[in-house]
Amino acid sequence: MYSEEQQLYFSKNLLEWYQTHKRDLPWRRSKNPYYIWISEVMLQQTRVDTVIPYFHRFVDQFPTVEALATAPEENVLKAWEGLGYYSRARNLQSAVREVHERYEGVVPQNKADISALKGVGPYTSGAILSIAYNKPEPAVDGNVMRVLSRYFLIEEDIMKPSTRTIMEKLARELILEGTASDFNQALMELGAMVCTPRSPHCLTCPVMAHCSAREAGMEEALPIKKKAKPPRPELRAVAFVEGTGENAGKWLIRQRPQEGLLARMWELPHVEWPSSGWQSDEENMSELRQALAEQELIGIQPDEWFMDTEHIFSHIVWKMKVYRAKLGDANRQSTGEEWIPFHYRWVGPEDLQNYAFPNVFVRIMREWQEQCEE
DNA sequence: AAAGCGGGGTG
DNA sequence: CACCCAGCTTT
Repeated sequence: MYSEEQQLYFSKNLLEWYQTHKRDLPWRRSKNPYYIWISEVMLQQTRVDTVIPYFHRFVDQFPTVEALATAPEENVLKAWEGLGYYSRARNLQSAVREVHERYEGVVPQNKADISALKGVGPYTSGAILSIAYNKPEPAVDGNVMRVLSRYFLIEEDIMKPSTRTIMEKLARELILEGTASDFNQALMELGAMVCTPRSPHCLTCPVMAHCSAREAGMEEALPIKKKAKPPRPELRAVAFVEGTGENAGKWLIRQRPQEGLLARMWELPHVEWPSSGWQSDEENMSELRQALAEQELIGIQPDEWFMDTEHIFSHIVWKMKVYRAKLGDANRQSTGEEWIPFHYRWVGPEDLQNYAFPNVFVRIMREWQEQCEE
């Protein structure tokens, strides 16, 4: 399909370039398959600069397959706090437990076994097999598709699953005997450092001379990519509940459901708001009290607007209003209607290290602490 | 094939 | 502000 000369030039020059230009990244300092695995899962949808501190902390806390396999899940989730896509953490631990129990702690070295592990798809299996074990398997991520689509001028939509299959076949052909580990890393490194999304740095590219997109003046138009749908808006009203009496200085938090969005993470109590929109603060607070009661959180009394904030997921945008609220002894004694379900907890600032929160709630709690210091 | 699933960055 | 980065699982 593509000329053998163009392919061979690409593989040889890319490998040579990588030897002198590769970054010194923490997960490149060993070939420990377990460490490579952790890094690859963290790097899914996440940039290198973000991952580095998480990687250090994670391997420090869970240095071996056994350590991660036997750790409490909440500790793993806490170590993942802020990285996003938390099913990655739960799947990783589940898969590491399987490696611990079924494979005596040795990460499988064949495509079928490693691909059967939770959270290990075509990219991650190829990355581990090639980088850690030097197996000639392709590892096609977004960087690789961008580089290949340009160098070979491939105009298929890279969002289509069928395009990845084409890319994998091509990437497999490009691996020269015995070079899988370095070549796959070189391919991704080129995409990250030179053949970047917006304005590729062609003049420093080691394979510019035979790049088809460059020859055609197409490098900025590739890869072809269908646009994602914009996130749908959701209104959310949050109750920042400050304790009184024996709970003075503490806040009320709760754990999210076992499945779905932000599964098993902790959060401030809140309700989804009708899309018809906000009313006055007075009306909002009254509505919030009733809505929380319908969630069986009875006796909450919002009393003051605190802040507005927004949290953007890939598919939803939460537009949030946060209200201060009380649930105190006075309330309990006068009404006798207070009831807090078991998955709620009173925590102080010193307890936060024991719970994993989505970033949006970390931001709200940090804002509250800053205002307290004033 | 499409949707669900977080959190960042840049111009 | 609009725009960009994106792999695995489930439906």
